[in-house]
Amino acid sequence: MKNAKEDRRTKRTRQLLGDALVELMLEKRFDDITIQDILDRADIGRSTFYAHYTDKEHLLMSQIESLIHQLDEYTTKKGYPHNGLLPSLELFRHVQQQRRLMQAFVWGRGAEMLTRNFQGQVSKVIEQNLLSLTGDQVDFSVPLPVVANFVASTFLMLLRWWFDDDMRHTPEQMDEMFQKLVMPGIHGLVV
Amino acid sequence: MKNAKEDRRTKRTRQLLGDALVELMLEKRFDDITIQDILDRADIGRSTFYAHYTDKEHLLMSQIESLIHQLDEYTTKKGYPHNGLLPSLELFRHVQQQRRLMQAFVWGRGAEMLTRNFQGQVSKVIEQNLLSLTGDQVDFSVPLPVVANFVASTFLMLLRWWFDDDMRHTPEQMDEMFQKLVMPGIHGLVV
DNA sequence: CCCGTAGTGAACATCATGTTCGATTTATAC
DNA sequence: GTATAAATCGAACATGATGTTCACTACGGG
Repeated sequence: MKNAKEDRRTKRTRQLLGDALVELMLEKRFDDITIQDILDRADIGRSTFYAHYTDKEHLLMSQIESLIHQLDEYTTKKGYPHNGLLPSLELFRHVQQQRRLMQAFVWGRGAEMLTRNFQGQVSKVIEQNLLSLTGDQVDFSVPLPVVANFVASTFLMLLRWWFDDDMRHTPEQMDEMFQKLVMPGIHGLVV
Repeated sequence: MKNAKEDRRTKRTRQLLGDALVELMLEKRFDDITIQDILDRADIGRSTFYAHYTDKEHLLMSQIESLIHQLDEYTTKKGYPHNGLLPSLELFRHVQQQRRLMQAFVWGRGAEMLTRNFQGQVSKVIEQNLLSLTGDQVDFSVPLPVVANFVASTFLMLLRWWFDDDMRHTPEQMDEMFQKLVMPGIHGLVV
């Protein structure tokens, strides 16, 4: 049921280019990566690159989209929010599995795109869950979008710290931190 | 008592270049700004730029340092932390005054440098204040650096949202949000 | 097996970067 | 004020990345 019947070759090319970019992003900053670097690493011709993507940024964006898509699928496949706001434990676990892939995106330019995209996704979930959580007794002196951003930004902060600390902690421990930091503030808003 | 007696001309040049960069950053993304853009805007010769800075990045970093320095001075001059963790209200007020300048740095490449630098500064204050706050009864299942990052990242998140919302709220309201979101989580860690 | 689509690589124009240097302006010290 | 040292100017240049084009080749789907 795919409307886009992809040639085996194009799929392969995109895969190679994407992988090459991710690998390079683990070695140096996105802005220091040249298109030629990607070409060499992927062993793909120059003109082929431009047949698929307009930009370095375009390639990056496509990678992030597929990442978000993965996270989306992973979390909606499973049951759902354990604590009612965000399936954080599931997410921490999935991130651990996809360590290398994720690590390329928590800092630098990728982080910005990821942040915006991720916060957007999370916001919807949170805003709904928060409202249906305990009736309508919510303290609106803190606007809902702020609450959503609060949850998302704390989660991303924890991811960054986790990576920088060489992932010495377990997903369960990370989730515990997340709960302890975020939930009290949230519950304080609900009467 | 300045060991660096600066020539009037160099000061002027640096000022012009810095101002030009900030202005441009309010118009477009840092990465899309070309050195020639800065030169034209500042009306400064090409070779002069390279006599002062090695890079676009170098110039950016110097701007951020001076920004941090400003914040530092501003907050240490005043009394000090109103809530014991961060002089947040003072900071929100100062940010409001320096709106244009700050706005150039909360997103994009500037944000990354600002985040690292800012979180570093904040961390020290917080780690000390938290320990001396109520003796030593602290829940260390959430490491202190994480707590520090939690406070800093929430603060920066609020700044971003504030700007994106066209600064419709007062510094007092922003501080209220900050307190309501952050403090419960912090207090939960202290027995 | 054949056709069409995708990938190749070399050549090219363009643009930003960073360097150099002699000429010129300007701050500061005397 | 004038001399001296330092800063700015601006044009020219080498370099390297970007993005486009095109004739040729290779491969996948039917």
